[in-house]
Amino acid sequence: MSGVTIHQVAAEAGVSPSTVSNVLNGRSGRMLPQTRERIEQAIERLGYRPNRAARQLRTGRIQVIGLVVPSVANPFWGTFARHLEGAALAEGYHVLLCNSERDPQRERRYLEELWADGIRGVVLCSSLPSLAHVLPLVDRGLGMVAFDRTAQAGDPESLVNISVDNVVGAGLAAKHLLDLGHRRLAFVSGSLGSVNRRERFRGFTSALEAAGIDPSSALVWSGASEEPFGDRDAAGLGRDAAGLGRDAAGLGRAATHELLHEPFGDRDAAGLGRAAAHELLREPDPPTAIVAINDMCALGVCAGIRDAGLRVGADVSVVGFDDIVLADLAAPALTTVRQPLAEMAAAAFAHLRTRIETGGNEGGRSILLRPELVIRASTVARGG
Amino acid sequence: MSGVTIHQVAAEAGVSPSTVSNVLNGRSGRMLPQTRERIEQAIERLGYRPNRAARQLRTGRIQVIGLVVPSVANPFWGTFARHLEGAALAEGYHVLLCNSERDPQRERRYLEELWADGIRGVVLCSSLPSLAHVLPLVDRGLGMVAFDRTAQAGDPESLVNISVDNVVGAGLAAKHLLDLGHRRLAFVSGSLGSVNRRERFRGFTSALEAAGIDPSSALVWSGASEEPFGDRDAAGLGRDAAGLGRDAAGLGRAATHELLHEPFGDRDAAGLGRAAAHELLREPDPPTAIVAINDMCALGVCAGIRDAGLRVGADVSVVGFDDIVLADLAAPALTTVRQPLAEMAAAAFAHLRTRIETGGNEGGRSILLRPELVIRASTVARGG
DNA sequence: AGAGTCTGGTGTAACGATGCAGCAGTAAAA
DNA sequence: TTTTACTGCTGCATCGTTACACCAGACTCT
Repeated sequence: MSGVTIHQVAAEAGVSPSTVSNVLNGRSGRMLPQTRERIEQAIERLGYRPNRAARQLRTGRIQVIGLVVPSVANPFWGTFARHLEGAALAEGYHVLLCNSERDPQRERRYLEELWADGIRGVVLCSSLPSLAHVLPLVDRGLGMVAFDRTAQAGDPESLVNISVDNVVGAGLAAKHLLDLGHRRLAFVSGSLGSVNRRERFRGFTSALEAAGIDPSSALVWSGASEEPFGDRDAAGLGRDAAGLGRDAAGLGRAATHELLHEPFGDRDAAGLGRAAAHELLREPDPPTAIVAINDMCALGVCAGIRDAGLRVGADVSVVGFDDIVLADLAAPALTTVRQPLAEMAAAAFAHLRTRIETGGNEGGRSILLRPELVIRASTVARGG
Repeated sequence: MSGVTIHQVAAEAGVSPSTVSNVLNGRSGRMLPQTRERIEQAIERLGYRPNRAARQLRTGRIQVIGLVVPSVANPFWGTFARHLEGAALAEGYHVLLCNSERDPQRERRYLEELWADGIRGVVLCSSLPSLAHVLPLVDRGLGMVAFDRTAQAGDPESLVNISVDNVVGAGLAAKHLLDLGHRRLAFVSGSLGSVNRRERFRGFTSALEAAGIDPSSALVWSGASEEPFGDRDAAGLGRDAAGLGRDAAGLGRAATHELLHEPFGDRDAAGLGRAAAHELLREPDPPTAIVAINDMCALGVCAGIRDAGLRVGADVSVVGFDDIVLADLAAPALTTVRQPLAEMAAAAFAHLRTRIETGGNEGGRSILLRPELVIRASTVARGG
């Protein structure tokens, strides 16, 4: 505790705690300006800060939002988290970070934890097509913004979706390659289980069609022989995570072990990309250009191309998606589709905040931002 | 609120709330096993979860630790955050993430926020040599683990430092290059203002000396014509961040703007590395091998080498530090010094936890872990 | 038998902030 | 003069959990 309470402020200002509370909560129209003045000075003098726990206990509200990302080990999510934090902090909100590894089980557990902690707004980034696992929470009143995902049938009424236009973005990427003269294209992704990935795939195929190429002739590598949305870590967030005390620590510790040795979903993106390149380049008629689902994957693809003794760009062109910092640092620098992360983060927070503060349920929306193609050295004209 | 309270559990089990509380807090030795059993079943049946706000208000304790990193946009910190979260979550703790950009002003503000929120344990990752800006908080009782930093004169008594042995690590890197026949080495860093950087530099020079090379003949690029630890964002974390209500939102919004447009400190690492390479390779007697302060910087150096029309490895060898995921994906794959992040995160959390829970102040310590050289393709024998 | 001790609990007053109901005092309306 | 209305402020119960103080009953010791 910083020690000083609302009572001390009240005493210092010569009013009752209620009046101080009124000032703190913007109800200052009901008092003389000079009273308000006195109170504000007392707050200043004593360095008073309201106790959040007490506030939350009383009101049920809390100035914290949750952020559930696949894994902050992926720089794309790290950067997004950074932006969201900036937006939130400026309004006095904190951000509680959760890594879901795109596992619906884990996701649901996290959200229940957050709900139990009194958190009423969450940015969800897993892009899963079905939000069924999360519906009960939303029904109870959890404010939710889905990031990197567009509206789907069966979505909760109140859901706000914020995403780049993935169809356009992937279309931009594919068209760029076609314009460079490439005709034998490949699309590389992890499992196509998430909405954004499906959309990107659709953008890719549409661009091919528009250019008069049969999309079914394109190479598609979606790697997943194993099911990535399985039931692993069913016991995760072990019992102690419920805050029930130390007795369950044994269980909890087991969960740690699992957690730390998991594949870190999006880390694998790079590994998958690499494996994809290996396989694709062994094809009888290998692709001359590859569209990757995201930059991490693209960097993996680049590594795989080099493993095969070929040159990225000169021999095989590669386009990524996201424009993470490292895209510009890769060799060759990666052509990619940029997402306007800062704007998206600001929009996500703004929506969540009004949702939380008004409590209003003004209905779901989808916000679609324009992606931008950033052309660098990993794409080269066919035969150029 | 999940709705169900300790009173309902008590009623269900036919005991008083006090007894339920005793179970929850591990004081179950004082009751009949069957009583405990009944209570646990009631908890289970009702799906009861203790209300954290109430708990915190009553005890002053809270199951949240703070994590202050330079920027989670840097994958190294993202990965660390991921590991720390895993360790914390398994014991029922949450992690509140803060990006300091290595700015002491901002750091202090964050810590004060966290303190005011009742958080009593923090992992600090800025590696600043002086912790003076943070001392008042530690004196008030904030538990602190400094990550990626070793003990310094003037440190608070209770501080626990957890770090890889930077001297050894950088020595490993330099020795590796010397063993490959390189004699003209360069050391590239941002400002050498942080402890770990100074230590890495010392390891570098020691290795040179050991090989009979005058360290002062080595090229050192520490880039900083401008002072990176300045006073920017002096108004940051604006007044509203204190939770004083909506009235100060104007100020807060101004702060956002600054925040979102800042250089993202460690993102610059790559930019600095690139600039460094440009400059160094224009020297009359350019280096044949470069040790970079970390992997992001090293990747920038690699980009700079290519910009100059040279080949990484064949023409100029590069060693990084950290072993981030992308080190293995770079072209060529980056030789680097690996930090055992998972162990370090686990150790950091374990210390913080005992500190918080025992309240004990068992004196500071430094924990030094062994780094490991990972040899990849970015280092090649001189003239090989 | 009376004092002391142990066992297995319970009662209650906080922790700090909130917000409704209410209350003086004054002013205008009836 | 009473009624009604309004202004500016205060009292108090309350949120859910905790931990100290205490208590009845049974048992032990001298």
